[in-house]
Amino acid sequence: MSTAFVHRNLPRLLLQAREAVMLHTRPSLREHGLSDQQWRVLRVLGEHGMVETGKVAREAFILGPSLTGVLTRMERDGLIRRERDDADQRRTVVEATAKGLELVERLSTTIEAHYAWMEKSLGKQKLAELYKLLDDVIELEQT
Amino acid sequence: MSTAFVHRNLPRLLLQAREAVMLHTRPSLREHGLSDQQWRVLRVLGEHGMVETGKVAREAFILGPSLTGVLTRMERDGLIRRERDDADQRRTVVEATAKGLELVERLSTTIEAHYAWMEKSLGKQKLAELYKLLDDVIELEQT
DNA sequence: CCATTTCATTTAATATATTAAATAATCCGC
DNA sequence: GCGGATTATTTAATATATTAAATGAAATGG
Repeated sequence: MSTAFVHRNLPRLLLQAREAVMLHTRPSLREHGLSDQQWRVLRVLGEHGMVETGKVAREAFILGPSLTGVLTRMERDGLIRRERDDADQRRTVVEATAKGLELVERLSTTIEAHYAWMEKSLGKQKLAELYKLLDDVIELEQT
Repeated sequence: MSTAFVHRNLPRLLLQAREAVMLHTRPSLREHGLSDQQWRVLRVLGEHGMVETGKVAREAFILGPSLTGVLTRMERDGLIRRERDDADQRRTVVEATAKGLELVERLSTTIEAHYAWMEKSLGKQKLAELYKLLDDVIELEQT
């Protein structure tokens, strides 16, 4: 007789793991007055320069209607600039301001340090396995 | 020369995996008019019967102030009952109504089926490894 | 006992999430 | 070119998240 497999509320476990990881980086974000979402947006802009909001939404994992507000507040706080795309007037494109880019620079260092710490304490091996398994789950469910 | 280890934005990956998993179960919740949070609360009540809200908050991974509103709406919708704890008037205790418990029953079946499907398509082995790695990450970060 | 501290929850203010509907610009076939 | 279909984003309404502060009830030390 094989022992029953005890499943573990996977969504909750994933949420909990995410919170655990952010436990270390979040204070740094808050110190600079950034929400989680604002940081995700800034990171995308740091990687891609000027981007259409659709792409920002996809890469930062934020739904359109939420992004509208996030960008409004980031513009208010001088972190980004927003304008209509001349080639396609339906689209809005955004880019980080100097102030925004500076934050990306500074915080990236902190984040990198945290990854280095995780690699060291958890082990590169395990971290790589985790990435792989998460990829598998994501791919599986989207079938 | 060892290849540089490419890290992968772990918080985002965890978020994405969570969304992927919920992609299948969420429609069932919505069919019955439940939000993710309401379902988490119901599940806790299904397991424990009458519980203090503090415990609900911890187990359902919802912050106190959010829970207040969630419970208010669940009470409005006839899913739960709420009252002060006689032994300690600071505490509030909640329990599911018959209607709430019925939903737990019905949806548990759906959720179970999804786990069975995941076990089968991903493999028990990998699923167990994933649980283990997530536990490791959670424990690690909370040091 | 009383004052102080601690604890459990709620209120308040702002930000974000979710879903549907509206708007507005492009595309596409005819 | 025109009209319907498609696409990108925003608005609207409600729900939830986040942080700080308030409330109100126990515990605790003197």
